[in-house]
Amino acid sequence: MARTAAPVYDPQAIEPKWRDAWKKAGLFRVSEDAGKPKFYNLVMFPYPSGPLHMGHFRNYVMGDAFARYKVMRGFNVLNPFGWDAFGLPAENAAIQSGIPPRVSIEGNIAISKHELDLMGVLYAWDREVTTCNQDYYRWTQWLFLKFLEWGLAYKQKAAVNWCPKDNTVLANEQIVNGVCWRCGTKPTKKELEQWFFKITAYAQRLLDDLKKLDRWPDRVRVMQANWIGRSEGAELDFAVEGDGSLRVFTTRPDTVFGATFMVIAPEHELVQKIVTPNHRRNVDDYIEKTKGETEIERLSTEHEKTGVFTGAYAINPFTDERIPIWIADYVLATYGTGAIMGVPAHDARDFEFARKYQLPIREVISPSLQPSGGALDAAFETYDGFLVNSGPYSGLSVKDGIAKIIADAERRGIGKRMITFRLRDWLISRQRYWGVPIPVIYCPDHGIVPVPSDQLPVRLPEHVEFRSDGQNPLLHTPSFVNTTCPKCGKPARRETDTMDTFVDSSWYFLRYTSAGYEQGPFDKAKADYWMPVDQYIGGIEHAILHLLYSRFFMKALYDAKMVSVDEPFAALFSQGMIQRNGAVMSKSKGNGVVPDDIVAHYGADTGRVYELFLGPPDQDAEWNDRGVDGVARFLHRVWRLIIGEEDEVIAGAGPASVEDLSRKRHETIDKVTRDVDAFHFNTAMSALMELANAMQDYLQAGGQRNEAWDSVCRDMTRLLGPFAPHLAEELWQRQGGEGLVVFQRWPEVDAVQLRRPQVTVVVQVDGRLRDRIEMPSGIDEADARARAQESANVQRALGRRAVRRAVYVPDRLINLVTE
RNA sequence: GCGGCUGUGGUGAAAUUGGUAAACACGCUAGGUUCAGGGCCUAGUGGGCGCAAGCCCUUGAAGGUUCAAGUCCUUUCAGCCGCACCA
Repeated sequence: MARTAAPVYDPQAIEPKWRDAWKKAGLFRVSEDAGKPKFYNLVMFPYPSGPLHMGHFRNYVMGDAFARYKVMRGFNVLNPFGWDAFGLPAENAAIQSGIPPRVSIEGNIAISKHELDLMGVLYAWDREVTTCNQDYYRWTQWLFLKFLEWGLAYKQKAAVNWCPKDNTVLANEQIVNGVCWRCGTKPTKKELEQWFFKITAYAQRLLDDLKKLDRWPDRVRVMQANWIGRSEGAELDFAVEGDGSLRVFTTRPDTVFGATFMVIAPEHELVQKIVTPNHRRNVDDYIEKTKGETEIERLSTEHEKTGVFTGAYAINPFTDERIPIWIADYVLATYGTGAIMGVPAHDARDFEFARKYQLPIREVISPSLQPSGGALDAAFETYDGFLVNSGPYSGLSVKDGIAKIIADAERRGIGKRMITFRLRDWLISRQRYWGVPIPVIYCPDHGIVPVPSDQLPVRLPEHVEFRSDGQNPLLHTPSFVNTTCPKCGKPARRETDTMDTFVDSSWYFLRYTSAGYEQGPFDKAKADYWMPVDQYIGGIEHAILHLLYSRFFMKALYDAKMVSVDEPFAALFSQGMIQRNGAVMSKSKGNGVVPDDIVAHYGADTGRVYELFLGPPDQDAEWNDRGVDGVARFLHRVWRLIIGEEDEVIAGAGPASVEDLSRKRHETIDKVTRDVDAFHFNTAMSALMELANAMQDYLQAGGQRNEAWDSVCRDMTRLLGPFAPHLAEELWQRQGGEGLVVFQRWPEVDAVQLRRPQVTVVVQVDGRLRDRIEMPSGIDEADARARAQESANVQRALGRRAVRRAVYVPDRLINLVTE
């Protein structure tokens, strides 16, 4: 159709022009004092590892579309971007190729910026943050010193996870499926002096406040709750025969009468004290053996439980029985007290252990008030039961037994109620070069001395020698290591460890609110205006790591009154990944689609709309090259509908109704608005396609390009604004619109035009569809029923049966029930 | 083992939150187009029966609640993800 002299849609010809126009107009250049409601829109900043592909862009396109939408909705939108630029990949590249990290990082940033620009993805570039720049990491160091001052940073010798390939320690959160999150190597254990952040001090609040995050995906909240891992129970003291006592943690103090042995971790400090001379050899051999095991071997559920008797005995404080103390590697030194009471009848692990070593199994919880008697063939672990064989406590329910035994232990001074968390403190030291230097100095006289904050930043030397053995080059850079003590001026040594890059990303969203601020990490007034982030968008892989650390930072800063809200991200959206040929799109797999190709073949807008259309944004989706063609056809059709001049009328296409078209327009506005608010971009794109189809039907039925038509075209153009922004601008200009589309008001739904004069009412007989009848909207039940019963189809279905009652859903459905 | 999510056409998926299952798009079939093309237009496209009007079946499986179930409940199967000897 549209055989006209009108120009064809040529994306490559129009797109660059509009990108310049947005920059010139200062899109996303914002300040705090605008008389509009604020909206902080944020996508997770990337590690600049190289060219971006369309898999990455799903995130950025959604963020850009949402930011543009919020601008059109009248918000003062902060939409910043930056680079998480410290970290191992750049350092490893330097070791291999000799290119200094800063050089490769800056090159990658330039490429990425070019690609973002090409796709029409625009940010508040005047607020750009790069974590490896001194004006940023200076404040990361400053915050470290604050944490030190607040008692939230400390140094301690600990058995830590060591990645032999990356030559550095790892936080617990960075062991994923038992291997290094970055390189997949099995970590080993090392005893090292390391810096920690005391995230455990916030365990309860980090757990409680998950409830406040009602606009976060449930799965992320559940993952964080599991990671924090709160257990309620008690600590109980068991006297050690001869001397001292052994403290255990248990969630089931009600089972204490069934404790027939004790188990302590091989690393437990009491082991050497209690072991008897004739068992020492066995115990030492066992400890030696478990040291050689990797963490994964030891923590595997399939790992058969082993242990040895220490020769020592404890006294069960409730039964006064003498019970043997064992060591076994299924008890972890780092959880609870590193010791347990073995209750084989009511704990599957203890049951397995007792069977193997022929330790007594005594039933103390029964489903009824009587012991079930006989030998148990598995541990009875539920909380649904009663205490038996438990002296004065027999007959109590589990719940009452727990309360009473804790109360008695507290009264006797041999125990107390206790809550334990699985969460461990955050290990932040890294024995690597390309990171923020930890700003402390070791003085022979004064020990650990923080670098005074007016001497920040501690500069990371940028000309260092990379070593093939993977050792931190800072160790071999005398100009960095050798310094003087800030307290006494005597020669001293600088800390050569750098910080985990997750420290950098734990506060970058605050820096955006006042990038370039020189009196502190951020300007409190500006942070107060912008925070919290109203919409955060990023990958699910950060469900625990980055999102937990950032929450911890925000709470620490809140307690120090540096910020006024204690949660950083009010709403979170975790987008799914894009796959192609059955694998996640990536450079290394060679299945990436690069934006340059998409832009050259189809234009940026087609790539953008396709990424929004291809599936539910929170689920993984398969990239389909043919699907892109479908979206390209849609955008070309929109162009022809709005710019074309002659229209082919199809005979028999029915009457053209401008009222129907206008109603479809308002239905579309309504649908797109609700969908975008809910992040249902895929169905929003479908709705726009439906409107285009309706516009085409109208013209083919002989509809005129009159005033009403033009109005629909203008609304269609504005609705396309956030998603296909270049096309929308061009169409807007060609329709004689003033200014830029992105600064137009988002179309409003007209409730009057939305109303249909006629509705299609579904008629059912006994719940089965029998007819569809056009009725005037608002028809009452009696009339609707009368009309339904006139239908020949309905009469045939009814036969001789009488209608006993009808269920009427106004304007939608009537069900005639015969029985 | 514990926790969470997902099962709908040949494919990606939709379904106003209990009210027309399969919108929108890909693919396919047929036709048209002064149609070079992967362009554009029209019609068709879950399965079965029927010349037709129409009828029956269909949302992993089996039950249940309801006038009405993809949606709620119970059981079950499959796949994915998180945690995993956490006492």
